[in-house]
Amino acid sequence: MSADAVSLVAARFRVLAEPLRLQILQHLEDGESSVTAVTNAVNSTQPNVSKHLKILQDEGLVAKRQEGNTVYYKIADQSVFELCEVVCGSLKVKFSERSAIFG
Amino acid sequence: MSADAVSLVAARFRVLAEPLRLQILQHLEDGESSVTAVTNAVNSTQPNVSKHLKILQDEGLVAKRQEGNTVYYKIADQSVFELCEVVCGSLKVKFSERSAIFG
DNA sequence: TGAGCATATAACTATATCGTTATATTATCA
DNA sequence: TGATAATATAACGATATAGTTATATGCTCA
Repeated sequence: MSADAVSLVAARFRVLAEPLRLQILQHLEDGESSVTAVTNAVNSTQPNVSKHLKILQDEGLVAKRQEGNTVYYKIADQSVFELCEVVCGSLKVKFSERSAIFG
Repeated sequence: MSADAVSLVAARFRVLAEPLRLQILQHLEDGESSVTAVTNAVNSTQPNVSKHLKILQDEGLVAKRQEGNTVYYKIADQSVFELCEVVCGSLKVKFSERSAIFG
């Protein structure tokens, strides 16, 4: 993998490295949602959620659609959930190994 | 996924969100390597590489073994490469879509 | 034991980004 | 058209972390 590719991969991981963004993605997994609905679901503020949604959109992970004056966001890249599953599996092993150290 | 789980998953992504750490992992994919060898391979400084190796080890992604006064690190969790492949596939789609916008 | 090498750690600067507050933008509806 | 609602953006303070320089630690060998 070239240095440029490595940087882009790292950038993708960075976008996923924020708990609030993962929560937003998790909420959108249930289907399309307005900014207000996302804001309530993740218990944050509207400007903060808007900013994170923009970051997710720039990365191609979500897409938006406007209807009247409300904007609906949805998942645009299912690979996110595949990544989370792989990480969860790895963490499960990691912690069970460390737990085993203490018997 | 609980809020605690989300935080731990985000933390894993954060560890992978650094180009230099990805380069280090990529180098170690070829096999065990001393700190000096890693330092040369990724073209950084020894203290910087040591710090990143510690972060990777704390996350359970690499493991170390000491022999004399040199320390050898190796991959301890192959899931890293699976993650990179998924991301690469996703980025390939993302950029080819955006490229297609301009015909 | 003492010199020299490999690695780790400490202290510091610079930069990035999270969350907040205030405000701008855009659409609806009375 | 004017008020209100939904979303986006700007500016700011606070925190985290990457990289550097200097130094400490620990091992080997003469």
